[in-house]
Amino acid sequence: MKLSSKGRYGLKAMCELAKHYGEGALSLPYIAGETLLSEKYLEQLLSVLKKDNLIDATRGASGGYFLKRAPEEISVGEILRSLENGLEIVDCLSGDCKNKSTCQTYGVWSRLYREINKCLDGISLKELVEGE
Amino acid sequence: MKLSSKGRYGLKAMCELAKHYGEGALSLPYIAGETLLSEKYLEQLLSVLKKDNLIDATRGASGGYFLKRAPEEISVGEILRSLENGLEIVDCLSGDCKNKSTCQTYGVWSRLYREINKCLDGISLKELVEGE
DNA sequence: ATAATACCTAGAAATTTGATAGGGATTAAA
DNA sequence: TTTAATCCCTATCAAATTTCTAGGTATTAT
Repeated sequence: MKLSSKGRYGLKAMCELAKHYGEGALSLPYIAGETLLSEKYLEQLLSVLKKDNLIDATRGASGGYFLKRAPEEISVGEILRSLENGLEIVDCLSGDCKNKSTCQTYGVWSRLYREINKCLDGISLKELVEGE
Repeated sequence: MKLSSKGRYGLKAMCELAKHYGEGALSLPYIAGETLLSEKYLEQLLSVLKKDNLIDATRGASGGYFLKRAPEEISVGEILRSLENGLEIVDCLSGDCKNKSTCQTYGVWSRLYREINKCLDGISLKELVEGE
């Protein structure tokens, strides 16, 4: 049960954006340089974050990406749910499992899912960049 | 961040063993039949669980698998850590990450790791088969 | 003896992940 | 008004991992 690099990389990028919150947009090459990630791969992650309304972008020369809300109002949970396409650790949590009532293990996944989200929703981007 | 089928299947098999705890050994074909899993694949999962001392087996005709401890003394956490080869959601939690001190995201993974384990260690096999 | 079983290892098949590539649209600035 | 820097979009490849299959060996109750 590993987090994919999408989640890890994307969160790093979000930290970078948070660090410069209020200073205008950061370009893709800049973010890639700071985080040491491939531009083209990172671009795809940023497009997901944008689709989910966590960041926004301006196009054209001197354009770039920026947070859509203040760092203290964005949780790590939101970011990871966006990048990982949900944090459901088993499929039956997303689709509605029709064996829910008889399944002996369903309760485990649902409890764990709740705990994971509670934990991650309790951490804001601001905490990360300010070192708690 | 999905649990692999090893975890899901293996936990189901453990439930089956728990349901018949004290009644002697269950054969692989029997367990596979009850859980609707491939015998050969399940066999590999059981061998992992055995290596980690959660179950034991007797060989030869009328042999089979059985829990090494009572269902109330085996936690879901133990089972999943065995099958998933640890529940570290990122690699830097297992190996020692040398950037630990400067990494902005390390704290997130370590908090989440603690929560996941706490949650799963708090659920026993007995709870599962007795429906809480 | 025999048949039912666990044990072991190799590898095929399928899926997912991580990354690359190239071109199009937009826009600030020279 | 041109240019260069940027975001945007989509297709595809390579590598890794996961899931599953196959075939044989060792053991033991009957």
